[in-house]
Amino acid sequence: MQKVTMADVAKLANVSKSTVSQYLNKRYEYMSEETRRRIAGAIEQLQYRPNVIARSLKQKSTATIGVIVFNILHMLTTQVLRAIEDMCQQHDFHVIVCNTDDDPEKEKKYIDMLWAKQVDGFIIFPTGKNVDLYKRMIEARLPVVFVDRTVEGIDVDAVLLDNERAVQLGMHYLIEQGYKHIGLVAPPFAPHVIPRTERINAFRYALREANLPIKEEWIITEQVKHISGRLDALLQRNKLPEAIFAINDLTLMEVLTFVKRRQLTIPHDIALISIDDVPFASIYTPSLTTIAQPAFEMGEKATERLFMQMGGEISPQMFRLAPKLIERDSAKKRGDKGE
Amino acid sequence: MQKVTMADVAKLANVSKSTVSQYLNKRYEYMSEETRRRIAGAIEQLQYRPNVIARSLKQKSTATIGVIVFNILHMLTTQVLRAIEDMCQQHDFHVIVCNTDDDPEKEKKYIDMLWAKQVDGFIIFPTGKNVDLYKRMIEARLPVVFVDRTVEGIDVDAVLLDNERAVQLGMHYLIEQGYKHIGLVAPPFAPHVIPRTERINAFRYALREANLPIKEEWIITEQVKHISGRLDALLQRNKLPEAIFAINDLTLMEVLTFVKRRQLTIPHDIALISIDDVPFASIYTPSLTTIAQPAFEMGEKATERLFMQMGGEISPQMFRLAPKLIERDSAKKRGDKGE
DNA sequence: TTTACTTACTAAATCGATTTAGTAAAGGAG
DNA sequence: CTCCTTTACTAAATCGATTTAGTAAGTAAA
Repeated sequence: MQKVTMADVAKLANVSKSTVSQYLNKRYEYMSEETRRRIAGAIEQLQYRPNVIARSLKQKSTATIGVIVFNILHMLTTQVLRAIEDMCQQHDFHVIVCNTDDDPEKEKKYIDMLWAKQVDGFIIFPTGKNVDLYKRMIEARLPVVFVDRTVEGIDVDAVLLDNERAVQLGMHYLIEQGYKHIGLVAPPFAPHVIPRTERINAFRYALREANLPIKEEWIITEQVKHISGRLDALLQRNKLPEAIFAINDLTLMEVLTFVKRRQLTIPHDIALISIDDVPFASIYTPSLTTIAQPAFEMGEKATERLFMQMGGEISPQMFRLAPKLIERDSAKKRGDKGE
Repeated sequence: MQKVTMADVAKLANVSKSTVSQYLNKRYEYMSEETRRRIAGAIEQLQYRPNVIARSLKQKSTATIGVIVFNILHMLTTQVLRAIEDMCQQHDFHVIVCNTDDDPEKEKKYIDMLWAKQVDGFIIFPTGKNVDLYKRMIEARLPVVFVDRTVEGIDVDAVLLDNERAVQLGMHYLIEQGYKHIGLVAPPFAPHVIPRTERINAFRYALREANLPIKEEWIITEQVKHISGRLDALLQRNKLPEAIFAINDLTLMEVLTFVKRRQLTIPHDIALISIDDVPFASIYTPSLTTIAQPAFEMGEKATERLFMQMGGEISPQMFRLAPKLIERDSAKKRGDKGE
């Protein structure tokens, strides 16, 4: 495979390894023009490529960060990842990506492996279940940033959506449009899944605040594959709410599946608003009103914090990034025809 | 940061570093039960984590592969990546992901950096413009697999969609459904972009084969942002084709934008079929008939070949994976109402 | 002429593992 | 009791860089 080492270059250029190393690290200060040229020539001639692993060993830095996500297939994840990669590219850093499928065992294994691999930092969408491990990372002063979720009792940088605000934005809009009977669809409640918990709580709060009824049968927190069935049941009993708030793209898809199967009309039969600005929102009929997560900014913020941590001790902070309501036609006022 | 080394473990366990190393590598053969326990205890007590970088230096393998893609935001890329990551996970390998934005400069930089970083192999969606570099990689016997595109004159493993077959599948279907006036939308023609070229050529071939007219104004190869404008122009002159073949998801989106803006009905006013099974295909109205790329299999095949290369010399091969037509309602026979 | 400083290098230690060659002790055969 | 094996280890070299301490030669000042 690769055989040319610094020693070979040194020999050919008739200098010591040290000098070659100085050259590579651009410490030209006390180096003659002549020597510099000879080394450059030797490198060119031998097609020498420094072995970064060897350097890493000595310098204790790998210019690599580990990013641990649930599932790269989720749009939010992909976008955050893209932002991270862009920023790393500017710093000549590399990104190792790991999928946990929200499985704490896999998460643990990945953290251990990346740690052993001496990555310079971690950006993690945490499962939330490896509390001891997270603590050990912090104690070891590893640079760590959490994204999307935080974990109670872990003092670490975290970049999250302002979920309360997101729900508020959507609910205020729906209420403003005149909807009073509003339901929610979400995956099953799980206390450690922060965004879910916060969104569901904020939903209840918004209804209470507006003095609207909280009907438990309209709060569907169910495995995604069962959601459209639950909606079917409501429809059969003629008990559909006027509007539905879908807390993410997956649940939105289920609602749309239901709507299509039952040949309902949005927003006439049922109005719809959701968190996550799906790529087809504007070409769907009717176009979908959504609450967009600032995915790129989340990635940028997380990376920025990580680099700050790598640059020196800073005290952990939690960042709540602002969602944005994108008004389209799926939740226009009752009686309106839409655009 | 991390300070515990093998020497510390050795000292605490009262054995030599060599013995600790044997233990870590599970070469227990001539090791007493007692020693084993002492080492295990010391490791536990010191919370020792082996430094993989040091091991890599000696063993000349990093258990890491580099994946270089145009843009992780593309669905195909994401899916291929997911498959790669899954397979690597099984082998305890890691994946470094790099975005080139289809820029040869960035590609070159990334390949150089990853090479220096001693990754054990590369999976590349090649820009196609760094021919010399690709050649040097092959000469250096680096394991390399190309995905999505190949490059003329480079003898390397490549995993591609069977583009001819994909177009044929779609075109036969359209023709079977009774469409005779068929147009195509694609990004601008570029000879090194294999899938594009092959699809456009196959489209012309399919028309010729069926004795249908090839009208150049219906073959729209245009920057994505200009596509819907071109369609507008055709509509104004009342010259729209009966059916449109969109060669990928991006162009499909443009057609859908146009259709929505002009309030046309699919498939009545215009039938539609596309390569790439977009996630909203089945919930769109009408549901969209698509030709799905076997993205996961592509990722799996690429990784499989990469591991084969890493296992020993094999001769390069090109793999053409089969697309799959998913019939829905956007291109049902003229006169039919759809489901 | 001596001392001091600058310039242009180099030798050797170091990073933290793996690995090879070797050794000491114990057990068994003759 | 010697010789050979087997067992259970260890010392030292190695991977390919970086880095520190040091040196030799040349120049300048006193």
